[in-house]
Amino acid sequence: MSSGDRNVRVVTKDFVYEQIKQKIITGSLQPNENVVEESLAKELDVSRTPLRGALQQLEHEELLVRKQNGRLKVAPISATEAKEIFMIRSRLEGLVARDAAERATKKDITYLKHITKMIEDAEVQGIQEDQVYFGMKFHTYLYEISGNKTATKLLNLLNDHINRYRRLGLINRAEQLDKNKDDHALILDYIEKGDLEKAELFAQDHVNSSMEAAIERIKNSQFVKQN
Amino acid sequence: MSSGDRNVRVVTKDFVYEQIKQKIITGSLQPNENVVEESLAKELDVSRTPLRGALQQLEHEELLVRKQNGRLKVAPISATEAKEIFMIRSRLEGLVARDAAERATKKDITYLKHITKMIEDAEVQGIQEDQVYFGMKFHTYLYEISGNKTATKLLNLLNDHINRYRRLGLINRAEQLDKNKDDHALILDYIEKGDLEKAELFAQDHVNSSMEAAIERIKNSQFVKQN
DNA sequence: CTTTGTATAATTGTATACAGTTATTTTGCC
DNA sequence: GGCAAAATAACTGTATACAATTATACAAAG
Repeated sequence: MSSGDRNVRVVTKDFVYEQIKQKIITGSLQPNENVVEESLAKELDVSRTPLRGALQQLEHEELLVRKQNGRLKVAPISATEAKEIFMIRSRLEGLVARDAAERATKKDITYLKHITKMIEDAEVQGIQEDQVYFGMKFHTYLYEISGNKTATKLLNLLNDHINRYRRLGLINRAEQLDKNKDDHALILDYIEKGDLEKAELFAQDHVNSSMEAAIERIKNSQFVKQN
Repeated sequence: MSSGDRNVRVVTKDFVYEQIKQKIITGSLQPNENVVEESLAKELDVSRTPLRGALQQLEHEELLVRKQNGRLKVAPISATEAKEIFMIRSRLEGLVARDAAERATKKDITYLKHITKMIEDAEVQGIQEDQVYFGMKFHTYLYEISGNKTATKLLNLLNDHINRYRRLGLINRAEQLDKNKDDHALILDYIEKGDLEKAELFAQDHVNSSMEAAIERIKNSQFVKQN
């Protein structure tokens, strides 16, 4: 593909990277499925060079793993790994909430209250789609006001993995939303008060609460070897 | 370089990756220094292809950063980033200590006690070299018994950055060792008792305690723009 | 002297050919 | 038919040539 095919300056590698990542997250490339450079290159209409760049990056993020023989496959699903990811995510969400509590302006608080209201409205009206959407928005806005770029980057990496589990049907919306009802309001309350410790603690618990049920589901999924 | 130059099966890319990483960490490649593919390729006697693989990986780890014009430079030093890294590391060290507390066997405890003793001995005899060595050993052994591969991987990435700050003289040994005297023994104590919460909490504090002084030093370093 | 445009050089991005390795199939033997 | 060895195919690793982009040097105009 000549790079001139797209008007803005986006290198082919990054373009291809996004496409493959989406394939993995959506399950179009399934866990453990083999990935062959030339086939993928042909499918995406690029040469092997930029493709390999994209694959290396995905390997580094562990959405792809390299086998002993040097060949790539889509990373397997495992309850153990999922739990690790959830636990780490909870700590990072906590840290970001702490930083947010330290830096949030009145405007930020107002906006967060708005989002919280949207979540509650969606809940009352039973529109899960919106509940999930605004729930995510709440978190990503915390990332933003925290100013913590390193944590944000790591969280985005972890969230890619979690989204894969979600898209594969291994994390239920009910599980995700069940206990969360008032969590956002509570976290926001401590952020507004500037109580760093409590903001961190409750943001951490918030993530943890949704975890256990999901882990069980993953253990019993078709993707995990049932001995 | 023909790959046959080394007997075992190690791909050139990984070999080159390690070399460049060390150059960055030791300061042989300084912060903000430009990195040119062809020059480095010639210097390391490889073609651009495996070199680019290594560079991409380092870029992903943010030891290298890409400028607007597509060229690479060694990542700058910043007190803000250093603080982020320390904060995140403290949470992950805490998490790993928690997992370790959950899984440690009697053998593990014995070995950890041995390391703790070594640290104390080195301290009494004033051999800082050994103090640092066994201090690291204590942590990496916790990683091991935690079994938490995801956290371990992230910690290793963070530690590369921290080691760069150290090697550049921006983190002092005194700062590192000052308050730590009894920390290891304390953490170990809670691990032995199987007190997950306290193990996590104190491992977290342990990292935090060494941070503030280092941040100040970095702020005033030659590498950071002094406005 | 500065500025602007143009030619040149330096550098990165991409495609492709070939070498080396691993997997698969075929062949020959018992 | 079953097995081992050899041949073949599939795939990844590396080198290199060329295209596209960006930086630099230089000259002419104001």
